[in-house]
Amino acid sequence: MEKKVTIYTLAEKLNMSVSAVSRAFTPNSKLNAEKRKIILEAAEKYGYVQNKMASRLSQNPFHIGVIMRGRIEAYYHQMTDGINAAFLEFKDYKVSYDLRNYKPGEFTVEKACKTLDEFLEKKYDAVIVHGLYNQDMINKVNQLADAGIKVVTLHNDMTGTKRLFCSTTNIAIAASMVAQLFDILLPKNHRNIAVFTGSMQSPIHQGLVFNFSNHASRYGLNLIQPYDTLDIPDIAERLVEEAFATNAEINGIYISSANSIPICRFLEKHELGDKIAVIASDVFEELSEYIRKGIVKATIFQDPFAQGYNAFAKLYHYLAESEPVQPVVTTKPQIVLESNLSLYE
Amino acid sequence: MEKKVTIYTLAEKLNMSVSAVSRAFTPNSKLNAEKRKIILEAAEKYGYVQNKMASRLSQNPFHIGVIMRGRIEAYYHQMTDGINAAFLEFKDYKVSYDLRNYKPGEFTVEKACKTLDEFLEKKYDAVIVHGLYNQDMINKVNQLADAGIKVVTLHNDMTGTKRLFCSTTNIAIAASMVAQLFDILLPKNHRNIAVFTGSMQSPIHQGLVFNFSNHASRYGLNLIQPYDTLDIPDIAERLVEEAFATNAEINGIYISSANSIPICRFLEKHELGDKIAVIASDVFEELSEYIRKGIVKATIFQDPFAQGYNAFAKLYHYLAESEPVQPVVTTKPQIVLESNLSLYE
DNA sequence: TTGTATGCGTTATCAC
DNA sequence: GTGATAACGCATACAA
Repeated sequence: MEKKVTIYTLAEKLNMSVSAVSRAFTPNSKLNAEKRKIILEAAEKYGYVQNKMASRLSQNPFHIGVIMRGRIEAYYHQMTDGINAAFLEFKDYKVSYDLRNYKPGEFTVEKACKTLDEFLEKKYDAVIVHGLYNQDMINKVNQLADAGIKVVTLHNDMTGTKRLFCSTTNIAIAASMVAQLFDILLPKNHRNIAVFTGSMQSPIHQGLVFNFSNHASRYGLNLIQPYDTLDIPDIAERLVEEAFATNAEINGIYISSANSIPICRFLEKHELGDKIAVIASDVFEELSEYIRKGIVKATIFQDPFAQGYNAFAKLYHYLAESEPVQPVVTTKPQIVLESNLSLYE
Repeated sequence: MEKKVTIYTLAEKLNMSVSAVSRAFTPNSKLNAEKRKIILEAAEKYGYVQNKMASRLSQNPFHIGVIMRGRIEAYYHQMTDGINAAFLEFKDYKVSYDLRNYKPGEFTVEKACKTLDEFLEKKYDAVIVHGLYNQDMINKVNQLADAGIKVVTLHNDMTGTKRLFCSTTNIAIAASMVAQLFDILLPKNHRNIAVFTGSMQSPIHQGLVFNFSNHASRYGLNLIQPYDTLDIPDIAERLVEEAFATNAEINGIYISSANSIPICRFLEKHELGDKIAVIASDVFEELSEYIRKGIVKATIFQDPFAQGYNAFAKLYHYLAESEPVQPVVTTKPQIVLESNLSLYE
């Protein structure tokens, strides 16, 4: 049972003080360069590695602000659950977080700005931002970033901001999976696909639709213009009627957001379940029914829980341990059929 | 910024010693029952929660022994990687582990017994066991369990042992997914499926084959007797030839183990790729080629990395924080097609 | 810049 | 059973 190598061990071996050794591992602390070099070499030699836990214990706490703009309930709740799960895992490590949740309808740009100003004033160390992507918000976010606050974007990235990283899903692969699934599900000569998206304002949906149309040609899928449901159920209901009124033949439907229920309802009502292959997005209670009924053949699970979890967890590790982060952290999109549905509920 | 509630806060409020408060949260420590009750109530009242990090820092270290019997390289390496990843995450928490790896061919029951005896003698706190499932091993494992050593089985459970829990994949769902995939891939009138399994000695493969045949009938799939490759490539090569020599028509092949390469090679050689739908198991380099060539239509990823990770991580939390564990911890089997293959490599 | 002393929140140890 | 005190491994305010 070899004795553990600590800063005391090194200090003794080198005839230096423990604080000198400690400082050697803190990049910005004042320490003679020569001395640091000697310590770092000795650390290598004796196999010393910093104990993150003990380190954290003696450091100052930090605070994370979270601002969420909810659109589809089923989706953003899972993200906040993920954030909370990560928090619970790190709560003993001197982290706290402050969640501000704007439910669908409650949101205004002014309110969001005010909240971010509050985070700024309270000198939070970092902020997680979800569902904001207009220019005013981008400016405000940059203001925080300039003040030294680390910003993480969740689900939708904010292009053009100085955010630290974005926690999202892999939309390129998700779109490619959908295309391949249609290839498997549909016969060669019946491949007209209608696409229903969430809000085309959202980079995620833009990307999903764009990538899907790219892959579609590879499999000989004909795309009907994308219908933008704006993530509002009523609009989806209206659009699906319009789609069937306008198009002579639809063989497949791809719904890139969680706003799929009105569409499923329409198909059930008109008994189109057998004739049309539907591929939806995400997993939630109401959708499960339609998967079990066979109206939805598959859905792409984008793991919103893990997206939330990753945002908080990677951020923590960055703050606490200066661990480098990829600019974009993604979850694996997963294919959910009736057979494996139970694992996702 | 409310001051943090610690054992000192409670001790002060209650006019007791910090030791008393600390002991109140350790079930087996000696403390007046009445006193404990008062402390627990006060903890509730003032919102005190134990700080796991500080707790761990002042506790004694513990040791975990790991014994791995390798069969298919691609598979068990990912499991040991997962174990190691978990270790790296907890290494600062006074855990150490001792890995004994038996490569394919190196393994004997005697050697394994000797290793386990060594673990016993060294009084390790827990042991993770993989790939052992004969009676001698079961007895030995029970011997450790009786000595108070917690045993975790990895991938294959050891039925009839007093193990703490088993970290594995969800074979019932995996089998059901395979059946549904064949349903999607094969026309109604061409559904003869040949099954190639790893070793039927292994509970995993027994379960996979059993569950698959259950679901098969639901989709009108005709099963040809399972071929047991014993996880040996040469045998797989021989059996696939035999299968095609014996059976008039084979439309699909399900390979329940990672021993799939000889079968793919046979199909490629005889240009059967277009005619036969192959569903394989796991993801590894050689298989990827056949997925890209279209010879393998799908593979079921059982996340051996996560299985290893879970074994170590859940065990850690059980040991360090007495966190309860499910008797069987499973990973989600995932469908891998060509379109999402890159995420699994 | 450097070293000393103290704190972080808890448990182990050892007297009582 | 109980309480004081020394760890645990590190960072840092403060003094030098």
